[in-house]
Amino acid sequence: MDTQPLSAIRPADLSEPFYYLHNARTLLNWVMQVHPDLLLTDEHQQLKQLLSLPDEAQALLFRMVMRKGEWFRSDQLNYAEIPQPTESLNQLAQAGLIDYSAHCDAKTLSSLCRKHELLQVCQSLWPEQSLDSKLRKRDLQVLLPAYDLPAQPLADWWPQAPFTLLRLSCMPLMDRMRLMFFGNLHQDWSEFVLTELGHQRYEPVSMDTHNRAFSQRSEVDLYLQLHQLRQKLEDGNELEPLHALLPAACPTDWLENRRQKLAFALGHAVERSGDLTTALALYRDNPHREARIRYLRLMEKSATAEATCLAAEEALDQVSQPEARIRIQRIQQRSAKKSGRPIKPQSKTAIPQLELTLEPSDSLRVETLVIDDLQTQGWRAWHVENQLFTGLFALLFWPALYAPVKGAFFHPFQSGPADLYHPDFVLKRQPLIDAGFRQLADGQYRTAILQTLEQKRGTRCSLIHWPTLETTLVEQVLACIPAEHLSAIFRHLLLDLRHHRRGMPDLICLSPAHNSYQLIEVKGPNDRLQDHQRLWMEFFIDQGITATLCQVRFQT
DNA sequence: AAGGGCATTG
DNA sequence: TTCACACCCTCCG
DNA sequence: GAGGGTGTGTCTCAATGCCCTTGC
Ligand SMILES: [Mn+2]
Ligand SMILES: [Mn+2]
Repeated sequence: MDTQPLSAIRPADLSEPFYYLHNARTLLNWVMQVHPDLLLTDEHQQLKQLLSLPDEAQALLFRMVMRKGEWFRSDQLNYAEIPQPTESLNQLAQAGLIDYSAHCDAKTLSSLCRKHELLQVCQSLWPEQSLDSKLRKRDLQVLLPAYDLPAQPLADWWPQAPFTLLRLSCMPLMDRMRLMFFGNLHQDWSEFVLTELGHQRYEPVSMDTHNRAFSQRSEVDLYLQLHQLRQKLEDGNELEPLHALLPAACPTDWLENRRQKLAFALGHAVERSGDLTTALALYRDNPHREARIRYLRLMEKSATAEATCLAAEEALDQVSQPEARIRIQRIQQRSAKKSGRPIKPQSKTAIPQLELTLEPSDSLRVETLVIDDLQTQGWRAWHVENQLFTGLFALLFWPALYAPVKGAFFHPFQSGPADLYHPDFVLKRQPLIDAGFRQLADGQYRTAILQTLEQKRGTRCSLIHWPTLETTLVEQVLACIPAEHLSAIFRHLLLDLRHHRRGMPDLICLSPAHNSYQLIEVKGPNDRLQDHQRLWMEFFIDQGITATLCQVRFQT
């Protein structure tokens, strides 16, 4: 068994035939060392047993774990480094890690068999029926489950089958280990090899054993439960039983957030199915932004205007996000008007508009057409949307983003700190954040940004889309945009990274010759400014930054 | 026979 | 296997 | 104008090979 020090989670050398096994064991060992108290005795036992099997058997197991699904055919397990797969399988079965005699349902079987095999299965099940071999496999895959036969061993489906089937019974444990390692279920075992191959790069951050994604087993359980629930929701299961499966409040903020998000999604589905009462129940007391708004919208439709108006007022007392406030205020406006006591609408900041009439194009996006048009007027325009300012922000504050803050990093494949969107993100890195703004003040920010750009290009970062950040773009931007503007923009970003990283204008237009720039949001004939886009435009105008809304009409 | 879709691989 | 954005529809005053 | 739903592109690695479909 590998007993590497904790600091050495390193992908295995690819010249090693068992490289993937080494990677898998690195993951398992890390979890066993960092989370021993979150594993049941039974699970410890299972892992110990697995790790005491011969390498070939372990390797075969992980070959399957890393492949799709949990069902496998014995004839599709041929690997050069595993010369006796049958023997390995027997050892795995002995250890209870795989199930040889599991009952297989029609759907599973039909996806495991090839078309000509599927025909044979049907023939052997219903010898009297003659099936046209011109049927498409898709049709057979519908046909077989339609008979509603119970799950049964392969031998009962197809006695003459030229292979056997097996199911990984350790999959729940493997998923749990993966979850405890990554802190999520969307990253998988391939992270290791992709990193070793150089297809992806992560910023190294020093970690100690205190850094772990979960502190209690119940948290892991809750994550898994929420994940399964979301899965069922997406699969279109009956909504009623799902509602009953929603766990009560979660012990940690991030899990509670996930729970509320799911409650909202569930509520939304229920609402669309027509059950407004359940929807209201799921939205009520849900601090999730969309939930609050849906709640008020439902009130607006079903309750009195007075009650809605009051509820909206109440919500406004609790909500500070500008975007949410705007939408709540609209509801308040409408209800107030409806109840006969209209509120004077807030005066909106006027946004400079530019009307352009262009030739329509079926291959080019409207933004590109505007860029071309601006070029004839001496502007060099780039379609950057959110990526420019969030990118510059990340480049300047790179040391803060990847500071080894407690709890922010717990495995080597993170594209950003776990608390990136938490309200106290800044507080936990105050000195480094201050340092970034100091560089903006003393002029060092340009070299800092350009250096990080070259040094880190390609390194995964939650705030950076590298292809957008061409060096010439960044150089010109740094030449044209004054530091005070960048400073104001970055401070605004930091107010609410999650929400403020959205809604920035489509184009930045640079005129290096005149050291000037402007921002342009392009709107085609069928598009309008969204709330968060308007908020950014207002912000820029407040700051004295030129921002224009460009309305495009098409020549007929 | 050709090409799309996909799973697998390092 | 998301997320941000654009596009398209309906309804309303 | 506003709310709502849906579609689209995406930096979710690139190369390979199997299976299936379609067309000749
Ligand atoms: Mn845009
Ligand atoms: Mn636009």
